[in-house]
Amino acid sequence: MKSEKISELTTNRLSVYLRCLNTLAAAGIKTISSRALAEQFNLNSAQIRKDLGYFGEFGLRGVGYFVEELRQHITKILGLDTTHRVGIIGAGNLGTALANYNGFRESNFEVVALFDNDKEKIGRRVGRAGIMVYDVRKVERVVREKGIDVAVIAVPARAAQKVLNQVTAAGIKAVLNFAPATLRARHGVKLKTVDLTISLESLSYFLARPQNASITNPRSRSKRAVRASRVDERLNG
Amino acid sequence: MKSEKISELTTNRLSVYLRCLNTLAAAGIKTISSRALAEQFNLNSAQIRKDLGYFGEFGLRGVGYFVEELRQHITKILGLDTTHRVGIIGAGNLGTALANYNGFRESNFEVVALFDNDKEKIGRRVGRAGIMVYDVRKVERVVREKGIDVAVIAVPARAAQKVLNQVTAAGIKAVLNFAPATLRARHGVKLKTVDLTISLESLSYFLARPQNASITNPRSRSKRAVRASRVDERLNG
DNA sequence: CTCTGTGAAGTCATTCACAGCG
DNA sequence: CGCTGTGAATGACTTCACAGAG
Repeated sequence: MKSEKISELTTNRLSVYLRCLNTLAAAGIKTISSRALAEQFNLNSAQIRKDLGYFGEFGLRGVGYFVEELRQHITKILGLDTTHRVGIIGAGNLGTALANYNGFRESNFEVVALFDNDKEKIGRRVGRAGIMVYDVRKVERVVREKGIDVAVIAVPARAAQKVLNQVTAAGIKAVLNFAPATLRARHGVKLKTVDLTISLESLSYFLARPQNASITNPRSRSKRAVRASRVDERLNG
Repeated sequence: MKSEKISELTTNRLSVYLRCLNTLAAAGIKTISSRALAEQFNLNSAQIRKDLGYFGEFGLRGVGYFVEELRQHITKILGLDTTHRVGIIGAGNLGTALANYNGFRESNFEVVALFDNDKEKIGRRVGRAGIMVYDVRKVERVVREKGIDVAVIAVPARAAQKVLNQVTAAGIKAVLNFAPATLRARHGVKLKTVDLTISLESLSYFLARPQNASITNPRSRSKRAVRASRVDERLNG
């Protein structure tokens, strides 16, 4: 453990490792080497060892890592041992789809409120879980009352910056934004944007250039066995 | 124009520039300098000049770039001057939310089919646009008949790899995956994964470490005016 | 004088390669 | 032996800094 600054690329990969370890644990596998783990998502084994090395020495030389133990370590590192409470702003298609999304649960996130500015929607309950839709102007109070610590922005781009300001004013420190807009968060607030427009346009770029089979440089296909096209561009999710 | 390999980071930024140029054009602004553009998303102006430099010389020294002209260039570079036809596999919450999503339209993408394996859903029409839900086993035929060139995977993680195999077998070369799974695409197929789990867990990591106000190194806050927390981690969307 | 285009420098990330533990 | 942990080497991306066009 050497208290360096950790890159987000590293934390993203930790998520991936954790997911894999959960599967391995469920399959009853007890230990795994960095090499074997790396092969799961064609990644360099040194990368995995380095990533883990930022947080401690979890492995046993000659053996590898104990699956269950490492699983618990990463869970703790990622702060997934405590539940996070999520408020979704925007009760449109996307907002309600997210409210119904099971993936939240599996990472110990719980959606506890929706917000909207549409009078028709306010006061209703939505989705399987019957999550209440609140007036967006009441964010501050609901955040306090429900202990919300993560906001999800699912409103049109033009409203997104205003919503971000509102939720940060309410004390939220972590925001996942789906609006295709470049937002500015004040210092101390973690903003992650999932921008479908960018993703799509990047696919379009690729389609416009069939010759570039893989965008990244082709010369680096060295002696090593031909990799499947580089897994998920780089886990930027 | 020097036919180098272009990083995906560059193409992602081109999307962002384009979005901004569209706004500027709509506002009747005629020219913009790399500096002014850079300030919109606190980014270094040299970055923008470099990004554009890969594709040609679009600027005029002493002036900057002509908004309308640059807009058209980038549109062309990203292949957004031709319409792409999208098939969404998985007609659940997310799939139908995406089918209703307007953002596709704005980037010249058109959702023309949904696919599912649930007999209840197959044959129905979904959402405002009334998009037909087909049997997923008929992907190959529908792809051909409707000229689909982009697939969106919106199925549970355990089914995702199989679906990816099906759509690539049908000749699709560009896939946007929403399943939280590490997929392997065969060479020549561009796969982009939008992984909510990773995004959420990365927020969780941040929340677990309030001291790390911004994860990335704090020392580099140089003489330059304090930036708002680095815009959107790095446009990985 | 302003602003582009671009080599050169700097910073950050990944991979190599190996000492050394179990 | 095999496999971790980690400096050193490589590679990728960003920023600097400036020559030169307009």
